Parts: sequence; structure tokens; C-alpha cells
Amino acid sequence: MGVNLKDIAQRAGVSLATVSNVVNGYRPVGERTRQRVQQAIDELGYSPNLGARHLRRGRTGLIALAVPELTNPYFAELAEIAIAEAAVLGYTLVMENTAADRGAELALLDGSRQRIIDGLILSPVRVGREEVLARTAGNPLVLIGEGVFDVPHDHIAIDNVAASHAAIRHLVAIGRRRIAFIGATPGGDRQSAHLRVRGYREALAAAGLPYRQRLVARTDAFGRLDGMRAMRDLLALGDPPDAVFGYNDLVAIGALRALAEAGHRVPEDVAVVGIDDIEEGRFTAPTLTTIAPDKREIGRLAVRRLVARIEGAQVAGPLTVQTPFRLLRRESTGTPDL
Amino acid sequence: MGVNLKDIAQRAGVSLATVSNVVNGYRPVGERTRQRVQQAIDELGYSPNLGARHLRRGRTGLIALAVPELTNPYFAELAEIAIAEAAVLGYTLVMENTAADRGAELALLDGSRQRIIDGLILSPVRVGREEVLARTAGNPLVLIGEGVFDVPHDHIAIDNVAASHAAIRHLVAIGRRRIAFIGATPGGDRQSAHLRVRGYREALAAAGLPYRQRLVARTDAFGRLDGMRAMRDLLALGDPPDAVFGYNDLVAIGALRALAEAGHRVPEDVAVVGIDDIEEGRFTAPTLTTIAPDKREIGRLAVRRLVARIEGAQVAGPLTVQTPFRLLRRESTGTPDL
DNA sequence: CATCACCTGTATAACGTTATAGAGCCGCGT
DNA sequence: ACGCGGCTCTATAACGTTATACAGGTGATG
Repeated sequence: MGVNLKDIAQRAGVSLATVSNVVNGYRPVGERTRQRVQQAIDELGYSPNLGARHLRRGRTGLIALAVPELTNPYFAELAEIAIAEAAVLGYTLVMENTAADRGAELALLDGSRQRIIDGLILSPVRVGREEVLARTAGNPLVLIGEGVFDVPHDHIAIDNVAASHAAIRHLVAIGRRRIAFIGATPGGDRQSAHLRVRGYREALAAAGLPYRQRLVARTDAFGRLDGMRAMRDLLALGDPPDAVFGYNDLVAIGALRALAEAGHRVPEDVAVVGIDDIEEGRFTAPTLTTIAPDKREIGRLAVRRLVARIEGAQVAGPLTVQTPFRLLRRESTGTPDL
Repeated sequence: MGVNLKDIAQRAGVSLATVSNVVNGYRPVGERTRQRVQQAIDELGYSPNLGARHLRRGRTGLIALAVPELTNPYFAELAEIAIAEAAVLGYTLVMENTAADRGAELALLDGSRQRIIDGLILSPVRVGREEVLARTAGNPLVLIGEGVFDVPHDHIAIDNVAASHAAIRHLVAIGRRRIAFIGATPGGDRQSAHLRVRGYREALAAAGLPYRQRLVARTDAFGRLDGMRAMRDLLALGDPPDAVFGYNDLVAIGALRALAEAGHRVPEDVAVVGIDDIEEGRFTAPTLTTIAPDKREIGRLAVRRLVARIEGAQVAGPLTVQTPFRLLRRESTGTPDL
């Protein structure tokens, strides 16, 4: 196929080992020979065979970021940050799509794929504590976003309950009383949905507002379409909400659309808040108030932790890190600060 | 590290070669031994080391899809389709972000990365014919989307000029006369922008409308923000347009936002059309009329062609394939058909 | 002048897999 | 009885790299 070490060695009149040492500096090489070798490399256009290097070293320099939906802008934005950070550390990050499929998540954890990847950053939505524990500890893993706790792996996330609190407090502060939640989920899946509902309940209680089952809308998935349908159902209630908190920005954007179609004014009739701070929310009409996680921090930290584990460092500090978030007030709650 | 062929061979009391043959059926194995080997594999949980396999076979089973922006939903939607198709064919697709950077595109073409990837699907925006030609022909490459012609590689795209025509014809048909274009680009980059401008000009001429330089807005990039800024500039003209055709949906969505901010009604005052049919455009207020490329066809065809080349088949048919597109009329041009 | 340490460079054995050549066995036809 | 083909299986040489053990030469030191 391509040019290999042997070709370079012949051309430069040195041994294989010397060329290898020039390439990756494992041992010092005399200045004269180094130059001869370097010249041969340039002339023949050599680049090392990563497969062979992998076989020998046991590392590929590849890490994976596995997300439940490639088409959710939140993950795309996170991925761009993570890719850049990985490049800085000399790694290549590849994207993996679990499609929120339990089998796909298990396959990644199980690690038949692992043989070609040095480590995995996973946003799990269908697996829980036990499945993560089954993973062999030697296989570096960083969890992001969802609520799988008490496992011997790094875990980076926002405090979902607190984030939810902040959103509801804001809605209460602008005078809303009938606040709906869109994006609850049945069963044990999607831990973060449960946590966000919990924050919603607690904040309502703290504000002295009643918790109404009918104002918590379940969805099958968490896209725009799901948000739109749920909002339509909420509007069909005898006494519709005066505010909506969406599980994420996509759901909230779907709700915005349903409100526009039904002729309701936002925020006058219904205020809307999401979570994620995807760029799209800055361009909707009205612009979307949201809870903004620090994506830069999450992406960079996830990659740095993973690389540290791969390279065997004993990482100090707690396994679970909660990254900051802030409330971005925009038109959909009538009090833009941006 | 993990379990390897030798472990299985010992456990099953056979040779390495036999285990290998059981695993990938290169040569037939007797039924009794096959079962013994299979049992050992199951018990020890063996999975082949892809690095070693790669080294021996020269293939990794990995293909890459390189796009200029991970955060453009068009590419995310395309990627989901391509990933699924690759999986069907037994390949794993990894995403690569060129960030519309010439260096990144060159690095991919040059193929220092190639050693770990069997083939590449590239959406080039900063490299042209010569750079693509410099790639060694043995390295499978499929181009998508942009206009790099006359190279010995498969190329899958829509007819940008015709797509542009269709958009403008629609705007003319609903009575618009001052039609602007957002997303022209200086210099030789972004071939598709040039083609779309050309279609715009031709269609204007065909409709007997004058071509006005001032109605063609340049942008540095092709996101929502660029579209919004360009639209603001257009509105500041003494005689603003009554319709806008955006280089893509993101640009058009930015234009929608600028129009909403300035208090213009869409489509009554200004009609808006984009290209790409990203999901977001179905939820904007108003929903976005767009030229919809057949993403499914593009994604699947790109993967299938690439895999065929990797596996050495003499692919019949022309190298360049133009996939179909259609006009989706939605609220932003006042005549929804969906 | 002998000894030792040091510095450069070389030869070679892995890493885990697959493809090739060939070994052993059985039954069949001559 | 002998040879021959067909069927299983085995032994082994690659693939391209890196790490280890070692060899040769030089300069400093006693």
C-alpha cells in the first residue's frame, strides 16, 4: 500500500528502529542521522500505519462520543466543542449515534467496539446503574448528562433538579400560576426527565402552588413534534396553562409552534421556557428563554477526564462533577436580558 | 488485555487458524469442532481485535463522513441516514468536522488519517478540482453536495442551478418582483453558492425581471446569524425586496427572524424560501418554504457507492449522480401544501 | 593504558490476526 | 495394494509498528 518504515530505513541507510525513534522520539537520535531520516520521510511522504501502531501500543488515539440523537442541536454543539478539545490533546473524536436505543448503548458499554476506541463518552438514556457497573473497569468511560449515579466512572452533568427549580422560579416571578411541564416519561428511562419533573414539583411547592397531574404532559420522545403535540393537548384542557416548561429546547420550540398555530400570544397568554440553549432558540419568534448549561465546560471536561483516565493518571477530585448553568431570559417569558 | 484467538484455541483444543475460520468463515470447519470453538468463544467472551485484523487485512470497516459544520441540521440529518445505511452494509461510519477549514479538508484528502479509514465521504467547501485530483486514486472517495467536477470520483449532488430556478419560479408565480438572494460568497469558495446565484440570475432573466446587484447579499458564513444580518441590510435599502431566497434553510431562518424583529409580515410583505428542508423549518413561525433535496437518497447512495469502491467492484453508471429535489410550499410563501 | 560509562545505532521479538502451504486421514476406483 | 482426490485441520509466515536487549565506538577517569 503506502510507504512504510522499512522503505524509509532503506532510503536513509539506517535501521527500522532508528526511523521509529525519529518519528516518535522514544529514544534520542544523533543530529546527522535524524536529518537524513527526516529527509527520506519528506521525500517519500511517509505517515505511520495507525493500525500497526495500535496493535503494538494498545492505543488508537480514537475516542468516541455517543449521543442519543445526532439531530438534536444540543449534542451537535457539544460535539464541536469536544472534537476541538480532543484535537488539542492529540486525540480524534468520533461520533456515535445510539438513537436512544438500549441495545446500542449496551453494545457500546460492552465494548466489542472498544477494541478500536481508547475510551468512551456516553450520554446514556436507556441503561441504568447495573448495566454501567457491568462494564470492565479498565475501559475508560465518562458519562454525561443523565442520572446514573454511584458508579466508578466520571460523570459530568448539571444539577437537573436545581435547573428545573430555576426555570419555575422565573415563571413564578413573572406572575404565572398554572405552569405546565412537557416531557415527562413513563417507566425508568430518561433519568433526567424524572429529575426535571422533581425540580418542577418542588419549585411549585416552594411557591405555594398546587401540583396538577393534568399539567404534566408525557411524551414518547423529546423532539419538536413531541412538544407540539403535547402543547396542543394542554391547550385543549378546559383551563389551559399560562406557562410551559419544556424538558429541553426542542420540546419548547414545538410548544411555541403549537401556540402560534392556535393563535395564542407568547409570552402574554403563555410563557415558555426550555433547557439547553441551542442556537435555534435565539432565532425563534419569540426568542426562547432557556436554562443554559455550560456546554463548553461539559465538553472540555468530559474529554479531559477521559484522556486522563486513558493515560492512566490518578485523577483527583470527585467522580461526579456538576457544571454550572444559568437562566437566559428572552422574549418567550417577556423579560429579555439578551 | 482482552481475550484473544490463542485463548480460544487453547480452550477448545484446536489451532489458531481453525478458530479464525470459525469466526470469519474463510474456510469450512467441521460441525463438531465448530461447536466446540463457538462454545469457547461464548464462554470467554471473545471479540476480534480490530487493529490486528486491520493490519492483516488492510481494512478497518470504518468509513468517514466529513462535513463543514456538525451543527448544521442538514448534515446531522444526512449523517443519521448514512450511519444507518453503513451499518446495514457492515461498516461503521464516523463523523468528521472540517469546520469549513481548507487545511482540514486537505488533511482528509491527503489521507494521513486514511490509514485507519477505508473510505471517505466528503462535502468539500474550500478545496477544488486540483486538490481532489492530487488524492491517490486508490483511496476511495465520494463527494457530496458541492461543485467539484471532472474528477475520477463519485459525486452525488442536486442540480443547484435547477433548484435555484425552482425556488425563484415559485416566488415569481406568487407575484414577487423584487427578489433578493442571501448567501453569495466572494472568491472561489463554496461552489454551490455560485451555482445557486447563477440559477437565481437565470430564473430572473427567464421571468423578464432585472438582476440587481444590491439584492444579492454576501455572507461570510451560512448560519442563522449571517442570514439575519444580511436581511437587516436588505431591509435598510431604500426599496427593500418583496421576497428572499436563502442559500440554505439556516440563512432563511435568520432572515425570518430579522423580518419579525423589524415588524414585517411574512409572507404578505416579504416571502422567504430556503434550501435543505431541515426539520426546524417545519416549526418556525411562519413555517419555511424550502427546496427539499432527497436526503435519504443522497445519504444511502453515497455510502453504497463508497462501499462498492472499497470492495473493488466496478461500479456501473456515471460518476456524477444528480439526486432529485422538490419544492415544499409552506407558510413563508403563503401557499402551504403541507 | 586499562576501565568504565555513555551515547548511537542495530537486531529482533513481540502485538493478534489472516492467508498460504501442507499434513493426516478416509474412501474410492483401478 | 496403490494412488488419488477430497475433506479437516495445523503450522507458520506475513502485516507495520514499538520496546527490549545488545553491540560498537568515543571520551573521560583512575
